[in-house]
Amino acid sequence: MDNMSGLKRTDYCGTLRASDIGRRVVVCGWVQRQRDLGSLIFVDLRDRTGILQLAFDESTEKEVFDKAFSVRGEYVLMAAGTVRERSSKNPEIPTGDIEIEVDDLRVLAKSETPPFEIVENSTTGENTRLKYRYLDLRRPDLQKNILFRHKIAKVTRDYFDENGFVEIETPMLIKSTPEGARDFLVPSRIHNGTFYALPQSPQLYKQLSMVAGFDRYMQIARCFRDEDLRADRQPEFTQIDIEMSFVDMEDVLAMGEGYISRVFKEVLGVDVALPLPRLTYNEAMERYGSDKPDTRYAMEIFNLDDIAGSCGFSVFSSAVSGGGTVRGITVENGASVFTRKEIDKQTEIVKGIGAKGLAWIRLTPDGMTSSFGKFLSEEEMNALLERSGAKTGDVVFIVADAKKNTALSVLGLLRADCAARMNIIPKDKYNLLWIVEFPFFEWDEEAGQFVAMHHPFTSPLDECLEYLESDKAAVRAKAYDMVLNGIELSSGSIRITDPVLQKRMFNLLGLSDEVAYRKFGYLTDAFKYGAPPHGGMGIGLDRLVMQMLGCESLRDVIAYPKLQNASEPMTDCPAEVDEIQLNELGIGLVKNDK
RNA sequence: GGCCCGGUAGUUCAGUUGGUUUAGAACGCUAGCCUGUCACGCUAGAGGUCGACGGUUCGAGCCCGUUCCGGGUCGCCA
Repeated sequence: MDNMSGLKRTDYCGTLRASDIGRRVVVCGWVQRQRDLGSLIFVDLRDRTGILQLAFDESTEKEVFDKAFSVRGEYVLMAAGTVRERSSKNPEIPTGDIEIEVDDLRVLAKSETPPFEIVENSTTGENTRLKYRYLDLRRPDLQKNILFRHKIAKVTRDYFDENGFVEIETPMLIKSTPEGARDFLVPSRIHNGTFYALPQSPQLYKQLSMVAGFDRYMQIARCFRDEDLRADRQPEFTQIDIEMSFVDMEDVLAMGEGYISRVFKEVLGVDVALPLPRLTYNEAMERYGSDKPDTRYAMEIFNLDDIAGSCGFSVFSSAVSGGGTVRGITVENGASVFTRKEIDKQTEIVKGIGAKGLAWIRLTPDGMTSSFGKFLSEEEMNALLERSGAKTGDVVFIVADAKKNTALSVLGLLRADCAARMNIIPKDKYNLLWIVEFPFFEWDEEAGQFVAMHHPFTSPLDECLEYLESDKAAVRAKAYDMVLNGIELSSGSIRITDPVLQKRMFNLLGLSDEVAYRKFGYLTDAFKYGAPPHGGMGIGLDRLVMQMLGCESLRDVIAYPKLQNASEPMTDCPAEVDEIQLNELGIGLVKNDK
């Protein structure tokens, strides 16, 4: 093994060009590949900027040449030499016109053969990749993603700084508030038997910062939720968290829009047209069956209540008479994909997500077939087909359910599934929109009571104040989500700062004054001392990066993510701890024989 | 907790209705040859408890059961 003595890196590998010909340079990196042609050896040297060819030939000193011969993949090299023109160029790479005629080669570290090749577009399994994440991260696509993420973080700080925001770090060890998602708990040594929680978001601290007078706050904040993972959900994630004082909803939305358009312009060169389109929650549910609709394609949901309510098919008519609904979507050119067999499969999927069944119509050149046609008169069927807009080659799916929300959300999922199957989602589009007027309350089946859809500090719309008690289901909130291509990118609200209203909302949520005070007293206490009107939002940084890069999984934009089972194979975490540690914490483990 | 997909060489995969005694391919790896390669080429070679356990069978990578692991998803995610 060699050392670096006498040499200092002058250039990154990927930055050298024909204009550097004749320069003496020192470069460092990892061996991508060594090509031994006998009395001629090429070594591709890779660093985070790209790949550079080192050349060794008859003019190379024997000692250096022999060293180049012994070099293997992923060895760490330092090479000094002269930039020269290649006799045969490689137009595939930016440094393809040149190579380094090496006269001093140092092997700074050897490498075992890596468990997988360090190349773009790896198809290696997640477990192996994460076990050797430091190798996985050497791959050019992940390097690109992480550098891209850095750029977004930089633009984020620039933008909010320019707009007068102050970056404040809020604590990681906080009080558990068992609302919403499960908390990660951290036991206290000094106070045995008590626990800290890791923050699900800096929500309360940023509001307290408004009371403290910082006026505009931002933080690129780590958040934790102990829930099951998904492709777009990690237990530990990063949120661009902001809060503003003396603002109403329009001010926050404008700030959020300004931010997102700035990021897209500066990082991707994409112009986002402002203001962003808005949909109310109800509208989004009615048209797309989702509060985070992907509007890159149409396939909107249509309402069949008027036709189906009085028809002879009892599944339809009873759904409507029972206060439910009958809705459908038309899958253009779907008949070829959705054969009878595929429809049967789809029916099973739909049942799995809460529907009782799936009614369908197939329109093929040979004629129309359907699952329920015999129950309908010709006029009824014609009216239905007209409503659906279906033409030959299409498939219509209809869901009837006693609950409006079930029918709509099932169709929402079905719509997304069909769009993916039909391959009609444009990959290069970024459809951003706001969802506004969220319901304040949401009925919780299990608890048998209304709970806060956003959180209990969200302000209701002014016009709803008069019927807070009398018509909970109709109460809407000053809450808003930003949606990008069918994923929830951001969520925020205007907060309640009036102690009287806050108390009213706690009571409506079934929290007694006593319980509310025990849980959130520090916030309501603070509001007694002059709380400015304020509101804000949190923007999912990981999801933003993922969407901008077109990645399918958050794991591709987080340097050290967790597997689906919330573990991390590289460090083998979570792991058991020493008896001594547990004793200090006053914790005894109960055998769990699951 | 439910549902779906997967687990065969270091990696990615193929493997027919269960049937030839020796389970293949590509890449990677090792060695040799080679003066312009760049996914170098050519030659030779090493490398496998077919996730694990149990069962059916004359015979199991293939069928059945259990279980473990990975991915996706529903529940869950104020």
